[in-house]
Amino acid sequence: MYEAITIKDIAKALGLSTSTISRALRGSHEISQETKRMVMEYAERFNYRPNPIALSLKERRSRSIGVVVCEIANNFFSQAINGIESIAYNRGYHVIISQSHESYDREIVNVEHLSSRSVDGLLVSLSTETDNVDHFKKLHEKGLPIVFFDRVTDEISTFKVVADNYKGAYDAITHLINSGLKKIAHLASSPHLSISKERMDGYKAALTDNNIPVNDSYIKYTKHGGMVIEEIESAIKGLMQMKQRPDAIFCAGDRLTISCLAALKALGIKIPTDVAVVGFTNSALVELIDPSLTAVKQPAFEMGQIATELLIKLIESKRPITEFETVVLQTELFVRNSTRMVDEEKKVRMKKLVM
Amino acid sequence: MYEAITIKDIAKALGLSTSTISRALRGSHEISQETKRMVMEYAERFNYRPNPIALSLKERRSRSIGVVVCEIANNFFSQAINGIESIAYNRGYHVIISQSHESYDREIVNVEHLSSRSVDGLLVSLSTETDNVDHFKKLHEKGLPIVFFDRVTDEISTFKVVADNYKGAYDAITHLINSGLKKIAHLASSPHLSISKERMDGYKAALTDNNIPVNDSYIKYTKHGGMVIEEIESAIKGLMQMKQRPDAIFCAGDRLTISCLAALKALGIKIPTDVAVVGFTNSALVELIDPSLTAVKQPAFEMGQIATELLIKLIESKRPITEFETVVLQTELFVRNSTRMVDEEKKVRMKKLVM
DNA sequence: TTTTTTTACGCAATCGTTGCCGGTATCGTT
DNA sequence: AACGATACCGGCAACGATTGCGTAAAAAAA
Repeated sequence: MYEAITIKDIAKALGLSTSTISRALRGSHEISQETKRMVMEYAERFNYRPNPIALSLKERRSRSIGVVVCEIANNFFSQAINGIESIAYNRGYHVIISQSHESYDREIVNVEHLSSRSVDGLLVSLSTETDNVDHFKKLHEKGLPIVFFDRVTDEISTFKVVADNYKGAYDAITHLINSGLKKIAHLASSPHLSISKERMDGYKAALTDNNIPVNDSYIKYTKHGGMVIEEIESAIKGLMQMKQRPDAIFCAGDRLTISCLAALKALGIKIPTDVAVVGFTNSALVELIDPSLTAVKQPAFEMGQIATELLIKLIESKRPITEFETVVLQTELFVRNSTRMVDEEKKVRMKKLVM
Repeated sequence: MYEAITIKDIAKALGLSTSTISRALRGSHEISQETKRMVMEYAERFNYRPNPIALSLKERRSRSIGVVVCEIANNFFSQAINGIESIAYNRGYHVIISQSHESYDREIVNVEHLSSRSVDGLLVSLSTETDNVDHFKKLHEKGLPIVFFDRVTDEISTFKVVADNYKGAYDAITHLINSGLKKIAHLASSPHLSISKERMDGYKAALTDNNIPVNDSYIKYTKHGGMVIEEIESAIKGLMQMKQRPDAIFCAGDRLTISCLAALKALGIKIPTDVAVVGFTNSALVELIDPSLTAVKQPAFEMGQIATELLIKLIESKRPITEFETVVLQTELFVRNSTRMVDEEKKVRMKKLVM
């Protein structure tokens, strides 16, 4: 099979001891220039690479960090992962990615898996289903460094990196209101998710600040965060069959947004004529959809970078860190056609009727 | 820091030797029922987990496989990775993903990185830039199991899993021709990529079989596979400024397709009125774009699964395998509005002119 | 009772690497 | 000549788990 050259092989070939080789390779001053040269040359020639497994065993660290996200097929997370990698690789860490697919059980299995693989730390964004973080608590109490990003929890005191979900939602809703819309529905993810709460608060605050009463029947929570298309379909159907049918929908997630658009299309509901849509998404494709989608975009790449920097800080810190900060990054609202020119649309329709 | 319980701790606590613990845990018949029970209970109570690093060192295998793809933010690859994971995790393997971002240099670095991390095998889809596979050859000759999928190479004799790119392209072009289109351009990835060749062959064959001469100026190669938007823009601009402007574009890749649509939109070119578009993509979003996109879809998930099964077969095989097969999976053409009703469109336009 | 077999466990080596301790030779100093 | 300092290198143990071999005691067979 695949056999790499070891320090022992070099020692045997050169008639030296393994310790000498080890020290020579690390440039120790205890080894003569001549010997060092010999060893280096030999190592170079036979392409010696220290065995990371042996090193891990010795140093009790694996130089790898585990990432737990719901899905990589989600632009927000794939961008975040790119940010994570950009930092990790520069600092000599490997990244092991695992997907929960929004399932609590799979999240537990993955975390178990990663921690038994002795990762040096964990970068976590909770799954939609997760409303109990005991599996992380246990590891955290044992001393495993963990940094949460995006979907965080109050119950564990550590570094966290999040977007300003409140403001992101507030801005989106304010934009809808300024476009003349008042009956604004909210398609939310599961209620125990941090991002859901924050976006919900932003949604409600924007309405209240504009003297629009919050209508609870306009609020639809989904348990699976858009993974189960039927769930979205029934939510949308429910909204669209109301007597006081909403004139706008605010979708609080990447997959949720896409599923919502698909459901609306399947129902033959026109955007923004029948209903305006604004979503939370990082997909570049939303510019191309029909109509182009107004969306709140999160700084996913930066979020991944910062979270990784904080995690490595935790990992490499000599003394235990007890002061933790939560970094909050700003979102950006991109206004496009799914909410634009609602009035113009109406005017056009009026004209047609008149003609 | 994070300290797990070891076999030695159990031995000390129970007044036994480590060998006895090891054997008891593995249910050896050499250990008395009574002792086994004791050990098992203790291990259970203190949540003992064998240290995978130590096992790796001893067994000279890491139970992890490396994946080298260009990008996870690409539906084809994220789906393939889901397939890879579904098999790997069941068979007790970890998956380490690395992205080349279509860069030859990063591919080399990643492969080096992975192989030094002693992965047991590699699942590879070449980057667009890669026209030299020496880095894989070296590892392959050393005995590292490698399976290629999607973007493969002739130069290394091993298992490969690919889609029937020839037929996928042939079907797509035939569909365009049947829709009354004849001036069909082809936006291809870099020419040394296996998928480019095969799709090109399918494209040409379909034209030839329908007595349409191949027009080389309708063929645009791109070096970066859609990663550099300017490249696509200039290609599209070039095509659209031709005297004999093409009436259809066939895009040979996921990112290529998206970039092409973006470029067309930026140029204000209407689909399918001005030009029809058919792409190779696995994105579910293409149903929602304006207009919905006719696309060739590859069985990405299955491809990942099969490639992983073959790789594990290679890894776990006692004697070296010398007979290699290349598994070819079928693609599927989804006809949507970006190519549909081209004739109807024209009729509608005619009517308008008449009115 | 003696011999053989079986049961049940410990010892030590191994995987690749490094840290600690120790040793030898060579040189300079007094 | 005797001593200390320095340069240079080897041996051993350790990280955690497995395994072949050895062996004591108990059980079975003679």
